[in-house]
Amino acid sequence: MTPNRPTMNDVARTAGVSLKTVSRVVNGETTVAPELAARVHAAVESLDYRPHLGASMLRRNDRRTRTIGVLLDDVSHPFSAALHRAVEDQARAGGIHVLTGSLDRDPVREKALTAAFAERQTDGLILAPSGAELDPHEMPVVYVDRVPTGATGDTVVSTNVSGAAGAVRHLIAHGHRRIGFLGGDRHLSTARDRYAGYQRALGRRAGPAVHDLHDPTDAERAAVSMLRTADPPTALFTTQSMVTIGVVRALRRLGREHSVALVGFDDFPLADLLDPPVTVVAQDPARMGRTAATALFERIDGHDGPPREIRIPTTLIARGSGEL
Amino acid sequence: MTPNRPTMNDVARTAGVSLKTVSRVVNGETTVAPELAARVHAAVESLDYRPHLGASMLRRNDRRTRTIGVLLDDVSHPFSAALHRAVEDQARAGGIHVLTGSLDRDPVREKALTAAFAERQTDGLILAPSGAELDPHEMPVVYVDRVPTGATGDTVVSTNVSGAAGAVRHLIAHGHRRIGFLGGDRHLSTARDRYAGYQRALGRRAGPAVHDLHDPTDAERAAVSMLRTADPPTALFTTQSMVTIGVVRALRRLGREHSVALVGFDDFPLADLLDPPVTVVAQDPARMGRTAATALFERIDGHDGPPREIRIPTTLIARGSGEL
DNA sequence: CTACTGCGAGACAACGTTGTCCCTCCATTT
DNA sequence: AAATGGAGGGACAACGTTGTCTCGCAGTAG
Repeated sequence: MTPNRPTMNDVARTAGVSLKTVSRVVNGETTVAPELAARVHAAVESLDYRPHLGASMLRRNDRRTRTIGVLLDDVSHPFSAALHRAVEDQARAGGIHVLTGSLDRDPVREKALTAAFAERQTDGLILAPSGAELDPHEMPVVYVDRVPTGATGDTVVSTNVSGAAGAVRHLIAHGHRRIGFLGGDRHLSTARDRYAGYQRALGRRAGPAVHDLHDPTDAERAAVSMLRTADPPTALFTTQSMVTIGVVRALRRLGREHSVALVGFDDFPLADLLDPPVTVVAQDPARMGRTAATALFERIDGHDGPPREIRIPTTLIARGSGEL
Repeated sequence: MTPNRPTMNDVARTAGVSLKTVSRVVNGETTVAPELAARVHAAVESLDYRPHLGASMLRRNDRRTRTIGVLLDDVSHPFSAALHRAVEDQARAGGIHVLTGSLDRDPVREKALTAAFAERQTDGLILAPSGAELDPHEMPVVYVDRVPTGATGDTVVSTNVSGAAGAVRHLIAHGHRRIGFLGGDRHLSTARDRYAGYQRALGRRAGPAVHDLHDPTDAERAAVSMLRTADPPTALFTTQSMVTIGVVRALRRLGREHSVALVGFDDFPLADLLDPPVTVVAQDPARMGRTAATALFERIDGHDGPPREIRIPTTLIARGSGEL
């Protein structure tokens, strides 16, 4: 049996003061005589005492765990990972720590993880909503990337409609008239919004569209069959990086990478090193994460205004694949 | 003022039973009469009661928070992100949740975050050690990616020496005799081990070496100047993906990507789509994460054997850049 | 010299939960 | 009919900490 971790009581005993005095010293109250405080500090050092955050938060008035939850699609996806990192950095500035979870767009997981975080008394939540009904957890929530259905709260999203429309107009400006669309899961507001932008830019001239693509493999297959139709598009617009990468592979496989134009929504690492370099509508996941964290901390600190919907602008980065 | 979250006492009152009976039902004890249990469940539903994990863990005998900490270099780096995700998946199987933090190889951060996690009573820690002295936190720790200095514990690492040696031998087999080395921070065991592998493969014929590179920009600069020396290497070996990417940029900039061979340690997304496709010694971060998590959970469950050093094999993936 | 003030420090309760103990029933046994 | 036993459920303490209250004591004023 290893000895248990020391408690305030142990510190009090070795310092020869009362438990409460230790509490005062540890919490930096100034009403303790310097000599006693020194004895307490010495005891803390010698025992390697660490306060028990769970116990203190049980009794404290503010009830803060100084921990938030971050629930994203997949922490190993570059977009989610960048957003996660930005949230972490923002949190660290305030001494807040982060519980994470990957949802894989699974509403069941979303429910389970929000419940688990609620049991752990996280002070708030940053959530990429999967499109399911959400139960209220009496906890501040900021939604990122997507707009939730049937719930309200601060929301931080990219300018999806205008960003997508801009991408498509860019292709139009380079002479394309028949522009194919390859998009993600229509349960998610991002996919719908980006499709709306595509449609807005093209009006009745909208080209062939494939929806509900997730991974590069699906996307590659879809792109190949789209390009093998009778009247194939001369340009493609993709709504997320995994789809874009699949399409790059498809074009490469067909030897059409220099004859079919491509603009993808969401930037990805090494896009500029491909041949041709891939033109994208870049999102700013770091800024989204910072913004969401800031909004969440305001809510945690009691800010009580109406729900805000914050749009983070996107940037068209012309690298070559969209200028064919 | 929003009403506070309901407690077991509230549930007990609305169900008309004692607090302890609620506790029994919530914890799935079977000694409660079905009729009472049903009343309790109904009350739990109607109040949307959630147990307070902090309070229960304070009193419970096992003292588990069912939360572990994961401290990596940078959760937005592909290697760390993949490892993180694998740990999360393994943890989810056991109903464990994950606190994360990025260390940026900063010993101060490492100390601060391990202390913060200790205060939060995490059941254990998975840590990519930054090379600093570690204080013991009376908590099971599994080290990943690198071997810690001055501490012992289960360690999960890639076969760094043999992997690096294999990469260099691969270049030798393709006729290269003058092979340059571009490596990372020598405070870290990975950089040292990969350099050792490089040296082992080359013996006295070791070529020019640059160390302590971090990001693609530094690496690009270093590669350019190495290739502009009087007797430039005909092949390069890089020890981590950020460096590899920088070197790819350098070769591209010099127009030497088809004349200078390159093998990189650690695979990265889209390496196969570059021109030429990049030959790498692939690590298996997912397996490392799973292995580390499994080892940690064994330790948490009381396994008490001597420290284990688990080596996860690497795989040479020949794609073109190393076969010039 | 007494009464008051204020500050330092301890005693005690409380946070929400679970471990332990004990009491009450009712069914069985003799 | 009385004793026995087991199962269900409640009372109480405890986990490690902080909020509140109170007490003692020194210093000051009257």
